[in-house]
Amino acid sequence: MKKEAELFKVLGEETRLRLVTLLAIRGETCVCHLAGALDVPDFKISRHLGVLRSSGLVEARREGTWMHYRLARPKGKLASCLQACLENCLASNTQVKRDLKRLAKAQCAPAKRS
Amino acid sequence: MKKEAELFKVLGEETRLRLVTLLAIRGETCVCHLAGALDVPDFKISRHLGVLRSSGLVEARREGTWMHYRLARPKGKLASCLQACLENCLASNTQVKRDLKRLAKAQCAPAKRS
DNA sequence: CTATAATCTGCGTTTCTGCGCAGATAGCCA
DNA sequence: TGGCTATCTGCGCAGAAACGCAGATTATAG
Repeated sequence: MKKEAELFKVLGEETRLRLVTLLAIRGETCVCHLAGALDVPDFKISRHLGVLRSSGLVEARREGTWMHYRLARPKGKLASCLQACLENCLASNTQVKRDLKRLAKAQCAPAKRS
Repeated sequence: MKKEAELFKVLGEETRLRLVTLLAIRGETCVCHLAGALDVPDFKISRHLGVLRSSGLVEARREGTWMHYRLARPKGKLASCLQACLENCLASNTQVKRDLKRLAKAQCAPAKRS
């Protein structure tokens, strides 16, 4: 049960929830685009992606300097159930729609630490 | 998005996850039976039920000295999706099965503080 | 009113988590 | 090699959350 609770806990943080939702909807995306979309400093995004990654929810692929993150193929019934939840229930969320909009017009090098 | 994350966070604690899962499967149950089923001191159960309650996930009904808790009718798409997840994915969990077994033979006044 | 049972709560303590900053890495190109 | 960009990480701090205990509540029964 510990592992299952861990899954929920990882999703129980707003920034992370926004991240996975975006990845669920838009698919593979690089860190700086995500930082731009969420309007959150890149190091913070990176930390949270690290957490998501070590929970097995997302995977990463390196391409030169860029890191591309995507949802991992769900490991187990609960994980796939939850991924479905994200797509079905959160795609219409106001915040998510805003994030998606920003993501759409994202160029690289946004949201630098001033 | 804050409210949605809050839902996940509330479920992201093992004791609480076990509690809601039990309630999802067995329906309305009183605190002392839950304490017995989980083998966790009653005041701890009570605290977590309080958290679940103020998140809107469970409701309570008083009957004399006893408090009976049950899953609340889900408020919103995400909540009902998550409740479905619990029933579909966690019913077969080892820990949950153990809890159910203990719940089945529960008398009142178990797991007192020594 | 008293005693007892079931449940809840206040409090002090400890543990966990997220944050921001500054610096570290890693890859690319001249 | 040196410089630049994208990303990650170590550290210290501050707030949140869980815990255990003891005592408070609430209700029932005698």
